[in-house]
Amino acid sequence: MVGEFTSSQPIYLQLVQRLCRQIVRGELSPGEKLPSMRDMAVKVGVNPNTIQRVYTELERITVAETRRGQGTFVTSDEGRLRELRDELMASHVTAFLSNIREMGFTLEEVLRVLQDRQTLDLFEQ
Amino acid sequence: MVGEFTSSQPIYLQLVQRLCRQIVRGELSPGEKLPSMRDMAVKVGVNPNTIQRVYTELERITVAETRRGQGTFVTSDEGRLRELRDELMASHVTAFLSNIREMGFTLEEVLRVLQDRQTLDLFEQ
Amino acid sequence: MVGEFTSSQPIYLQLVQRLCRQIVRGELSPGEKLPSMRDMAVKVGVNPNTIQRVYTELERITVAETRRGQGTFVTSDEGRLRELRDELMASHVTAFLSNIREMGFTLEEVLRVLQDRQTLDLFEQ
Amino acid sequence: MVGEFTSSQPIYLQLVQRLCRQIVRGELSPGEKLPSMRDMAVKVGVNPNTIQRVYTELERITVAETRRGQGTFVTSDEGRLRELRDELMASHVTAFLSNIREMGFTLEEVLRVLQDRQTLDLFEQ
DNA sequence: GTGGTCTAGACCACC
DNA sequence: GTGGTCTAGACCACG
Repeated sequence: MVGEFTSSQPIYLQLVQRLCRQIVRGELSPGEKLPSMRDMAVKVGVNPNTIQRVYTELERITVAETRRGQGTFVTSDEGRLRELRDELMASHVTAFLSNIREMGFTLEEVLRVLQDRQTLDLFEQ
Repeated sequence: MVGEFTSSQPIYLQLVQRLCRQIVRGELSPGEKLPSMRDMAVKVGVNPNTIQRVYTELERITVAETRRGQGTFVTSDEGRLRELRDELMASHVTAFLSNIREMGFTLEEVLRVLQDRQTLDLFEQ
Repeated sequence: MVGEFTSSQPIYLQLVQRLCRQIVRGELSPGEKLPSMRDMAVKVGVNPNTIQRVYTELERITVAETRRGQGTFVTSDEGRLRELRDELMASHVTAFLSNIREMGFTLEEVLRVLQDRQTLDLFEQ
Repeated sequence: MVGEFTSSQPIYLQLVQRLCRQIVRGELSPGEKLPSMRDMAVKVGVNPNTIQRVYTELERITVAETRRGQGTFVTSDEGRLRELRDELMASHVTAFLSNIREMGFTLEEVLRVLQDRQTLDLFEQ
């Protein structure tokens, strides 16, 4: 788990996204305790301060909450988690569509390409 | 045209993308002369150094070429431009699909959302 | 009664203030016995250590006293309680005025706002 | 300007508030450039990282904006600044009233005290 | 020059 | 034990 941060994006944001993904995929349950900042830091091979930033950001977007002296927990508000799932989905779709349209592609073209890929995937699997 | 670069992405990359889009959409024709670095800098309200980077990058990806003393021109190689169009499309689709899958969504779900949006757009227009 | 301590202020101070308020409002009478530390801890859902600090602090400001083997009691010195009431009032007023002035508001402005609120409240009630 | 941070509140928040006050009082004008993080750090005698946090927070509450490579500026949105003024006023008033009421004082009592202080101040000045 | 990120390591208050 | 703050100093991309 060390040295895997290649993208130009800041490590702390990559970690935020990774955790969000894990939550959305259900690998982390509502209310579940995240590792302590020190443990998490060791686990992913970064400085505790960086994890601090990650947890702060998760709190800011109300996806986790920290209880003093106890640790940081995935929010137990399941509605918020469904919301998160929708937000992530929507933001990706919106960004994708806007990119695509700005390049002058029509939605039909794109749907055709996507469906082709789907067919391909069926054979590959 | 000033102060509109808010994203965390470097301004010069935002400009590269914008120019690629304009080329792909046909707003800039093959072989067309781009504004001088100085003019472009004034036009978009950034430092000339930034435009310098933009043109260098466009050259690196063989989408534009600089002729000394004459200026910078969109490549006149139309094959390259078709290629660019396909590359951009493919990279966006690939990135989108990988994002979506990482979050545990299936392609079917996504297609459904995309089709919903399409329907919506018909009403909005 | 769990997880309601969100402010950045220490939980034990929040509890001290809450108890002072209850005393000043007369919800707790002079000489009245407070719940045992253990009971109080269960009641408000915090660690007994935290309640220990709360009672110690109440003792320090001579608002409660602990009798070994008997428990902790609101002071029966009614003069002290009137004093407490005045102290709290004064400290809030002083802090408020100093905040307001630092921001460059005049007392007149503030009084106007306060009186508006009062009028509003009459309608809301 | 060194060693003046006494309160139990974090330095970075004290600085955020100080800057907000200066903006609300008009000591800092809309659009005005703040000192660079390094300069400000020297000026107030703290580490640049601490100032970084201050500026980030000011940006988060849309009271300042940073332009890459240029510096951090008070927002030039004057509407936002009026809003800020009102927000600060309102938050102090609300907190004050809620404190006061929780202790069982009536608004009338408080207004009387405030007006007394005002009269006093007239003599003191 | 500017801000942004990261590390290393310290100290603190709180639970 | 936990998270929160702060320092010192480094490196980077950007304008």
